[in-house]
Amino acid sequence: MKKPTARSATVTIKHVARHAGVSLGTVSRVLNRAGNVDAALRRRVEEAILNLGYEPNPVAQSLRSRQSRVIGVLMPDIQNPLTAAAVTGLEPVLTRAGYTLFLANSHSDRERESDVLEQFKRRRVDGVIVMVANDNDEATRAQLRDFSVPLVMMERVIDLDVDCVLTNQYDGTYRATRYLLGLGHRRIGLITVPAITHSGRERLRGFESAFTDLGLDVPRDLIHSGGRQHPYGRDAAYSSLIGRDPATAIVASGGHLAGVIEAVRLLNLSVPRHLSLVTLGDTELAALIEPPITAIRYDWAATGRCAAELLLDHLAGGHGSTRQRITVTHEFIIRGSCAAPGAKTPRAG
Amino acid sequence: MKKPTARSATVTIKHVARHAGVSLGTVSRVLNRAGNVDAALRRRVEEAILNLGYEPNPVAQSLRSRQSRVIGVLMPDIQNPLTAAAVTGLEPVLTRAGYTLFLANSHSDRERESDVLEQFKRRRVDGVIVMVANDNDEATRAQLRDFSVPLVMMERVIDLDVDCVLTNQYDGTYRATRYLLGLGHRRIGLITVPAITHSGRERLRGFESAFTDLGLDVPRDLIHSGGRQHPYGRDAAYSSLIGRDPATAIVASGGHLAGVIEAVRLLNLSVPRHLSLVTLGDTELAALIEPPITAIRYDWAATGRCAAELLLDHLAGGHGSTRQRITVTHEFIIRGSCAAPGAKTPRAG
DNA sequence: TTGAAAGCGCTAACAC
DNA sequence: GTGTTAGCGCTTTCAA
Repeated sequence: MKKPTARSATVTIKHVARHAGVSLGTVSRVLNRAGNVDAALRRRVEEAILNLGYEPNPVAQSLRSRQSRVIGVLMPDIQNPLTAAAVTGLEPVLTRAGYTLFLANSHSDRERESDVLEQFKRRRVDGVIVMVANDNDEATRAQLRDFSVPLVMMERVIDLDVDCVLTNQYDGTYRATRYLLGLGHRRIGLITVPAITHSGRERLRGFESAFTDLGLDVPRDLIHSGGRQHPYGRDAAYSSLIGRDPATAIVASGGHLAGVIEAVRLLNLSVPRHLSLVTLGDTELAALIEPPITAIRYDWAATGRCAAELLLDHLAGGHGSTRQRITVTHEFIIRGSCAAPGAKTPRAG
Repeated sequence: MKKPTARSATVTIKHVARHAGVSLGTVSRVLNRAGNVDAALRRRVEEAILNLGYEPNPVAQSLRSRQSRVIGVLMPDIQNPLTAAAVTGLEPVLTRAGYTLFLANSHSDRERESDVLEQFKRRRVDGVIVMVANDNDEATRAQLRDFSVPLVMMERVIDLDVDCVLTNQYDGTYRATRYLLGLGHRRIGLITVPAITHSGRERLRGFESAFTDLGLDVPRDLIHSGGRQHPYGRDAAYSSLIGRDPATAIVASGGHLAGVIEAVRLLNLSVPRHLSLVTLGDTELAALIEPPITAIRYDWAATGRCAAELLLDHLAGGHGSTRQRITVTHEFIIRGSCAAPGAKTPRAG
């Protein structure tokens, strides 16, 4: 039943036409369900297609029709479990709709990012889903403004007419901080990514609001909004934990958690006795380490799915040119890493 | 300096030719560094390209030249940190060589895998890097045999004329098991993926050899070679740890580690007092959990890099039709999860 | 409805 | 060396 007359030479629409005794145009019409085709002819064509094992050549289709059925996906780092989850979320949505994915890693490098985007465009992708390295950057804005390919931004926001899918980092951070504040902590540290992305800025805002809403001073000396890497988390935690008036609690982004834990061990501190910990973004590590870490969880797969659906809508001409901005909410997972402050840390003055 | 005469309508090779006062062919030759072009003409063409901001259309190039400069990458699951690392390893190698990546997830589903592969082929990818779901499957073998696109297999092996890049799971598992045996353990459990992949089979072999090389009986009742998921790890560990003659040590694949730890906690066991643990494949979790887990580490990024280079070689006509089979070796990271057996487990008879 | 023909943007074979 | 020409495989007018 399969590959009945499988010939090794590529069979083209021409062969089908000849085989069915119709013209090229008719075959094309059958293929694209466009225009009305007589039932009898349609049957003949479909038979010929089956008999010859014909498969349309997407490259030729793309050249002629100016659309490729390819979506470009650009992420800072697929190794990050969160972005990996997002890709896993968006992939089946796009695939089911008949799209294939170009995937590239920018490694948060603007140059690379710019190159990839141009590459995508030249290759005539129908749409792009991107998480830019810096959504505050003028060059990025300029490139995206003139991009002229349907585009959905993930976890970034930019003053441009594009769709955005965001996780609610403001709410999450606010809630985590208020929780700690409610436990009696005042010296709370924040360790997060730089403020050059929506997530970075929103976490900062959420953290600060939690204090100011209560009429409290924000402990600015304990805010570390810098590197993205594991060592940064360690160093930031370390410096928050030593000195005159150390932090009794820390809110750290998921990517920094491992570093924070390292610092905690280095200082021989115990969680939650000496230090309470909440992580922004739930990970396997947070769930399984002892004690398990209380976490704000975001559903990244849903974010990816949402971005894909938005793009598909856009491609179908759905929302016209109305810009959508969707926010995915969080879940608060209380585990065992938080307690009221009080226990003196070993080395406290 | 940028985009001097940036016209919004796409500028084609024709425009360049007219602008430079040469023929299409000459422009093409300049573009492809093919054939000799007079220095003066070349300069004129290059100037025209710059002036017009011309960029070749890869779709047209692809249609005509029958090569796309796209590589298809198919993995069972990009969310798995190991495959994510592999992708991160192979990506820059391919990108630097001017290739763009199609990436797809098979979710270890044969049907999906087959579709993706055909999709890749129809889209005229120049090559494929794939980690098939089951390298023991006849349909898979048949598809790959007739595939007629340069292909490199990752972490799978198949009786076919294709390049393979493998991690040495035999050696790794052997070493882990011997280590435990050396500590005095005899009731050692193995928890791993099904034997439908190279990794699964090699681990089994390595485990068994470690026993038989010492003239010992293989504790077959403690071998769990089944599911791929976290719950499987938990259940397998649980059943190894209860009963008359429970395991005193377990060798578990990285993906199962979380499940094993869950079971250990459920049973209120302590590592390494009641149970020694080695993981096949190092993860963040293994490194940071308390106690840190002794691990066989494989460099997956290197594996990816290697696969990419192999494919590139192949595309360049490098190795001709000689099948390469490269094995990436392991590293043994001794941490704190192993001790001599002896401590009676709480519920032991 | 259907067929014929033009051409998407490019490469490669062939003349000159 | 360089220009001319014929397609790659398809979609899409335009007539019929």
